[in-house]
Amino acid sequence: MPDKPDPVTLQHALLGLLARRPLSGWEILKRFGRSVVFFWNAKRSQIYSELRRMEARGLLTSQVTVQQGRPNKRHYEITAAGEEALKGWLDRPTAVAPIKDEMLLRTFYADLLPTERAVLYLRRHGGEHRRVQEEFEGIKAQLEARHGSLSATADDALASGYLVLEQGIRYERMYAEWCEWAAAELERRGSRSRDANAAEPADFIMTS
Amino acid sequence: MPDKPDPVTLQHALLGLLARRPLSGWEILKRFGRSVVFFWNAKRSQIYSELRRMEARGLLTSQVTVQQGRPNKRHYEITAAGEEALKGWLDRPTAVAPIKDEMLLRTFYADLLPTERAVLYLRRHGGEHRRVQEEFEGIKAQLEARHGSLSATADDALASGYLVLEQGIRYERMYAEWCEWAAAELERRGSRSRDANAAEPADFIMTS
DNA sequence: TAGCTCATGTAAGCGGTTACATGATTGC
DNA sequence: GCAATCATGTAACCGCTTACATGAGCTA
Repeated sequence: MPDKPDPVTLQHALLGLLARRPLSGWEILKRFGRSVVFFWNAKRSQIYSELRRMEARGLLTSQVTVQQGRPNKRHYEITAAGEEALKGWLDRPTAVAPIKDEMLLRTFYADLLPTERAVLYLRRHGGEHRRVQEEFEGIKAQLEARHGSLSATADDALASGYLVLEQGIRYERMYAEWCEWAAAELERRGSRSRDANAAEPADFIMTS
Repeated sequence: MPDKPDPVTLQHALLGLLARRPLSGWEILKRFGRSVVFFWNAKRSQIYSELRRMEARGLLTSQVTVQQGRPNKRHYEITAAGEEALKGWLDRPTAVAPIKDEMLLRTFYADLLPTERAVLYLRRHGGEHRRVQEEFEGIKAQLEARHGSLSATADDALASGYLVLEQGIRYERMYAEWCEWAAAELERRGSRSRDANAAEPADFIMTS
């Protein structure tokens, strides 16, 4: 039994939130949607059902508050088993994640599209990344104003958040810059005619 | 009928390969594994079954070559419908993809781990990205030696490949640098005691 | 003799998305 | 009057992963 590491799922994201304090499903949803979702995407329906599954596995316990005029509220708390699962997961190295990026796939086949179109889509996409970058920078500025900068704060959870936020900013900047660069490169090459008597095009194969 | 855009799947990656020339399943597998897989990850079993599904949908046709001493080979060719599907997909803007990154999730909860451990894992992860970056740079150098640089080549398919490869290099560099930066930041903060009488930690919430 | 290349498949299961379902309260 | 907030679920579907299955020929 070479104990297989549990696959990463939403589970650990939720355990992490509940490790800080007990929360209701609804509160989890709100916090998730304002922080975790930026680097670990998940939908409402999945979060609710994952919480139930985790309770069934003994990672969480829940109790219901009866309310009138609105649905009952379910409060979740992490168990000892849940904390152990979380720490066990945290305290292991992370493999580099395989990439799945639609924009790169499209760009790889950009030669099948008229140059102007490919350039248009690259610029548009770059613009979106630029906007996200600026949004993240705005959030960073707000957080710094309210809670102090990374080097100033004594709050370790806040500091972790800053680290991740910084990655977001760098990622979006890198992506926006690449889009602009690639669009310019394509433009510079121009709409060269698909030369019928050109040499057999080399297959783009990265490793021999 | 607000014609829903087909979800992006492996399909388009395969159509793109077959748009350049007819290939057998095995050849697709090889080429895929040496180019596309770096930005659109997929497994062998999925590729084989996706090819059959696409044939059933009329995007491809196939014919079998009988071989002795080894299994028969199946040759695929893109159909007119397949080419239309590919061009239709290519000629639409791409939405920014939601992110799902285990390393960021772990870093977000890094405060639940002793500082030295978090630093260790960040450095290790950064090293892996650095290695991938260097691998990509090596591939770029080889390609340039064999086929000419991006600005020198007349081969548009090769040029598209260079664009994507460049993104890979920038991505890996950005990631490696961020890991090193984050590790240094955590180290600089030091292993401060989890201060029991510290103020209630601020929830890290990015948007108000 | 061990491992790589060639060459294809099937089946179970799971993580995740989309859509369906309900409905009072509060604020503009 | 309209939208957002509060507050939970279920069900169908599907893309993808993992594991199972086979087997000859070639090279170190």
